[in-house]
Formats: sequence, C-alpha cells, structure tokens
Amino acid sequence: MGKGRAPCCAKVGLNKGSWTPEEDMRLIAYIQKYGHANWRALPKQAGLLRCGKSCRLRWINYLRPDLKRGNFTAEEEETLIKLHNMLGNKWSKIAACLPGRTDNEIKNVWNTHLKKRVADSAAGEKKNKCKKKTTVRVDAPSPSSSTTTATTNSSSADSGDTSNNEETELDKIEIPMLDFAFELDMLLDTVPPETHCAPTSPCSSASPPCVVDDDNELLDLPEIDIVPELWNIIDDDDDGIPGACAEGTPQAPWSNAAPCDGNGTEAAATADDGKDWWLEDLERELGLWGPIEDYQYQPDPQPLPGPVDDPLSYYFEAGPVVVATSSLEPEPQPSAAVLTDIPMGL
DNA sequence: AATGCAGACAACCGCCTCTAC
DNA sequence: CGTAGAGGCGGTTGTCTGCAT
Repeated sequence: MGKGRAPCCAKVGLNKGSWTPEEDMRLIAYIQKYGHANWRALPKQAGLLRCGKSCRLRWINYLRPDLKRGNFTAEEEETLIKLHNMLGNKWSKIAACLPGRTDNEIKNVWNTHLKKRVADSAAGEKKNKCKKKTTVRVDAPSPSSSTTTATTNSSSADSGDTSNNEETELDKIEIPMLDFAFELDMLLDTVPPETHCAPTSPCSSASPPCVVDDDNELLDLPEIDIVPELWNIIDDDDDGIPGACAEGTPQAPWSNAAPCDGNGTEAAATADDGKDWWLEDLERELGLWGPIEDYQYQPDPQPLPGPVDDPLSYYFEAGPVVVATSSLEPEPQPSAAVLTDIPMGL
C-alpha cells in the first residue's frame, strides 16, 4: 500500500495493514471506556501499535457501533446518486445524509458500482434524447478543472475546494435531466425526515452532520458490551463496567458462547476456545449478529418495538446511551502498562 | 481442478482545515 | 496575528474473493 510515499508520521515499529480482532477489541474497549478525545495519544494509551489516524479510520469506518452494514439499498443508491450530482466527491457530506454509512464506504460504492452505472445511463440518455443539457459530470466539480467532463479520476487538486466556492461551483453544475431545484426537492423527499438538513443546502457543511436532531441521536455511540475479560483486564477495580463477568450478570445476549461461571472467568473458554468466541463476539459486536435485546445494560430496559436483529433500529428506538466521548470529561487515562497486559496472542 | 482476471473492500497517504496557544 | 498540532477529507492502492476460462 502507498508505494513510494513517505509516511505521514513516524511509524517505526507500528503495525500496518489489516487490523486483527485483538486490535479491534482493544480499540473498542478503550473507546468505550475513555472515548477518543485524542487520537494521537489513543494508540499508546490503548496499547496499540498503530498510529492515531489508523485508529480513527478503523473506528469510524468499521468499528463504530452505529454503522449500517451490508449492501446499499436501492433507495440509498438513489440518494447517493442525487447527492453526488449536487455535491460532487464530498463524501463526508454525502455520508452525513446517509445515516450509518461512512464516507469511505460511500466512496467505494460510488467508485465500484454507481459511477459506472451513472455514466452508462447518462450515455444512454445522451443517445436517446438531447433535449436538455447532456453534459454529465461524473466526478467532483473541481475549481480548476472541468466540471462537466466525465473523468475517471479527479486529481487531488480538487481537494482544495472550499465550501465557499462550492456554492459557486454548484451554480455551474449541469445536472442531467433535472434542474437543481427539482433535484433538491427530490432528494429531500427521498432522504428520511430525520436526515433532512438545512433547507438551503442538501447537507449542511457544518459539523456535526445533519443527521442528528433532537429525536435521533445517531451520533451518540451506544455502549458496546465488551468481552468481560477485556474489561477485567483493563479495569482492575470493579467500577461497574457493563459486561463485568459476575454470576447472574447478563453478559452479552450471545453469551452462550462463553458463559460466566460466576468467578469472573469464562467457564467454557479454554485458551483455544477463547479465540473462537472472541472472534465470534467481535462479529456480533460489529453488528453482524442479530439478537441484541440486551445490547447494553439498562436498569430499566425498554421493550423493543421493532425487530431486534437490526442494531441501528435499536439505537434509534433506545435513544442515546451514555458512552465516553470526546466531549465528556475524560476519566483518568489508563497507563499503557495496564492496557498492554491485554493478551494479543490469542 | 487450476489459473487468471475483475470487482469489492479496507487501509494508507498527503493535504487541508480548524483550533488552541 | 502567527504558528503548531490534531483532526478530517478525499484520492489512491494493496489485498482478498468470487467468477470465468
């Protein structure tokens, strides 16, 4: 990866490439407890041999519990196409209007699926009827380059455009078949109400993203039930961290894989077995697993009105969950020595 | 059954922006 | 006001996987 480029920061001795389940669990555990106020310092404090950027990317693109996974629905694809027509390659802004989808995911979907499809359909339209403007922009509008030709790769030069000239660029965008105002109306009809943004913009460029409103705390990260061992390792004192393995304490709803025996250990988990259920648990925590009735430990659990096999739905219904975030007062940071006790050689 | 190819996905990189000092 | 550091963004690339030959 990244041939011939100098590393963005000193990465001597740091891991690269795919993340291991153990690294994932460390990151999840750490963020669940301490939040991510400082990405640079996080890997060291969490005992991860990764750079902060890598941790951030991993969390945002893969580990964040509010992510939708799986294929894009037709509706999402349609929305994406429309948003891209208006915004160009502003993946983060597009992502802000597609709850549960990340900019990276959207970018990949666009580049692998939709770009070709749009180009094909545009070419078809161009052939069939030339009543309206037939120029089609496939890629992002660039301040310096053409906004109209279908290029396969926009150079990095367009990364410099700002929200200021975005508006002027939007004026130049020639949207095939639909004029801009109508396009925007269509978009707002397509995007679920809770994701509607400022009326003058398909998606506010301001942070936080427009998907958040009072009734929809999508960005409030739900608390993941971390594998108890990890908490036990991280958290020597019993401070009531959910998931602490105690007899009678509900573990993760899927905890039949490694039940608590009441002694703070996994009765069925041998060293080898542990690897299996650890990985299995990770899959489940990543939203790849269905049952989540007790996804988190609530003193007074709300009955789930909808299907329980959709974590995202559950988040919406259950509302915000207390979790350490960068906005909260951070707890005392753990020493790296403590966290590095987490076994990595599972 | 083996091999090659193309598509899909995850991760890295450098640049840009924002914010604190 | 200038500077440095950190976070965020978009482009690019390596690897994996499924399919065709």
